[in-house]
Amino acid sequence: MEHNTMKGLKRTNYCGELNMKNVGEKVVVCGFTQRARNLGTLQFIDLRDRTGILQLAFDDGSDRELFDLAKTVRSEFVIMAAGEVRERESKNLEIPTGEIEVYVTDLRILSKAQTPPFEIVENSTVKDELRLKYRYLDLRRADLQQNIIKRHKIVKAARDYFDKNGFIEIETPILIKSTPEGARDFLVPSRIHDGKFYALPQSPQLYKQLLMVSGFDRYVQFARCFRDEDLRADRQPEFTQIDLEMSYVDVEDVMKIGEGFVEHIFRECMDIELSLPIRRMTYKDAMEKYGSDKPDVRFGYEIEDLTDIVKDCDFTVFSSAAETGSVRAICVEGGAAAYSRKELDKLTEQVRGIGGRGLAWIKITDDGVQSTFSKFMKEEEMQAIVSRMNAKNGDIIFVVADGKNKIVLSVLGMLRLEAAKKMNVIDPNKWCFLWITEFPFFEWDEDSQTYVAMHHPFTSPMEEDIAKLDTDKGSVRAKAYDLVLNGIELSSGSIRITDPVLQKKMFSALGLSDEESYQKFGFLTDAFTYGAPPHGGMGLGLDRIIMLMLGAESLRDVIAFPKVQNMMELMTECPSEASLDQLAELHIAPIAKENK
RNA sequence: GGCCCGGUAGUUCAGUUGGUUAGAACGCUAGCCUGUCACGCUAGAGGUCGUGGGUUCGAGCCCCAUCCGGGUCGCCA
Repeated sequence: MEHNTMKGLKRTNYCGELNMKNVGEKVVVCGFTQRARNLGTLQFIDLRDRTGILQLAFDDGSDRELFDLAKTVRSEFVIMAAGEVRERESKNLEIPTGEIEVYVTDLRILSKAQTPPFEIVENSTVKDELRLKYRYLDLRRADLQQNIIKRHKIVKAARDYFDKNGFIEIETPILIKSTPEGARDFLVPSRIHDGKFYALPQSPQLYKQLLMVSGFDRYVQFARCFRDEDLRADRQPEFTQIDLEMSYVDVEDVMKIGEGFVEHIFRECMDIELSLPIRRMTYKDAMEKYGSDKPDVRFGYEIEDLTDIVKDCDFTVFSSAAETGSVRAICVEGGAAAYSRKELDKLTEQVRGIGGRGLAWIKITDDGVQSTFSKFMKEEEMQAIVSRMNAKNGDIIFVVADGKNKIVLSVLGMLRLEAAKKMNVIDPNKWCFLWITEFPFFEWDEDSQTYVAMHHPFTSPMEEDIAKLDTDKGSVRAKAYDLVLNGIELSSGSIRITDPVLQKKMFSALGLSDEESYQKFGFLTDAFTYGAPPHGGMGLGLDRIIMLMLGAESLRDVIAFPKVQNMMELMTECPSEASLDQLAELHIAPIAKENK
């Protein structure tokens, strides 16, 4: 009998689907060897496929040759076994197939395996570096494999949702024109056109707007997007965005589709009913209460303004900050007054790290009120702060002062998150969705001393603010909305400009000359002169949604072949060098290393 | 580009003020074992302590440089 081919056998069942109902059936199963246990005259092999683990049993009573063959099976060998399902003599109630086993009558070793560099088990503690180098082995682990399978189910549910709501899925090009606004583009050299380049899309933004001009009315795409920027745990240089656009809609309509989408996938894939509508918060409120445009509202510690209390106090750090900026605070409850000097020093260091001058605090303890600045303050001023913050015994109040509001708020936003992590008050089973609305159109840029667009230049301003485009740029709000879940931005969208006159005005407000803007975006503005339905849409970060739904800590856990921090893919060692011939064909001159 | 953390056996880690032959667990190899299921028992193999330089009588440990991985700030319209 041949022992290394599938000849004569065909799989009848996956491992995980067999149970007591199958007892007595002849089956053929296959997969990887999880573990082999040899008890002398009795052997067991745990067989693993994507559905689970199944025990194969052998004894030396009947077939000596088969029994000796089974002895040679090692971890991760690929095997196929035929036999009869029978009830176990001693059951293992820890696993779903633990009541049965397959008593093997035919065993095939389809592929031997060398000892893997790490054990293929759940909850691996192996370093990412090694896991990613042998990603194909890492992906054999049940937990990671389940993540990828659940990802498939979420994508399937998403497609169903958009189909049901009248969206047409359309693919847009991957090789496109570079418009170096925003993130850095990945460039692809052209062979045919000497010195010219394609870019990989950061998003299909312009194409989807053109599809609205073409009359498709509702478009969706599961779009691969590329940004040549540094990585984070929740940022990969290539990622998937559910990109959608709708005609004849305003802000409310797009938000409704977005809400329906998360409701649908949470119901279908998590069995969770979200309560709609999703809470809304203006950008201004988010910044002033939480110090972030993507606040995590699973906990409190909201920011309060103390400027009016301290503006005339003798502590010049506060009084001078109050002149152009503000003095604000958060109150951390639940025994945070016990923070040690060391912990507070570390926080202060973090504050300095993001541009803050320092950190003042007030501890409310059994021994009364202790503070870094009480000697400068009048008793009633301290009392006013404590009562404004609603501070109780055991609480600590963090006070931040700066001549720039932006710094005060971002520092407190950071402290809020750090304190919540430290106090362990974040409930991982809570799903706090939030729409952030009324984003400012422009952001003041300190470096260039100009206003720059906070969104792409096709975002429509709110009608009531259009008049202020020339007079008061800073207060113009955009018809833009972000969807935030537990402090992570899931999606970003807007209603677009379709009026060529207004579009021109926006370009010039951003400092783009007519020639420049026409050269870059003329194909779009031209298109709008042939009849442009009003439209808007959004892009949903698919990888991030899946990461949050699965409780994963990094995008790497929901992407089959992710990249590491320096943008390499460790398994294939990409990027790699190109040959001189390839470079010559692409009109690229090699640069000697010493000239770099 | 900045800051923080890490790199010691195949893997995860320990390693005292710098001091004999660098340890443990798991894995691996071999033998024994009839109901295991993280099987058990016995024995064994396995190390350029990320790399290069320096200090020292002596470096896994101290210093400098560098590489790799993670987190984060900048950046991500």
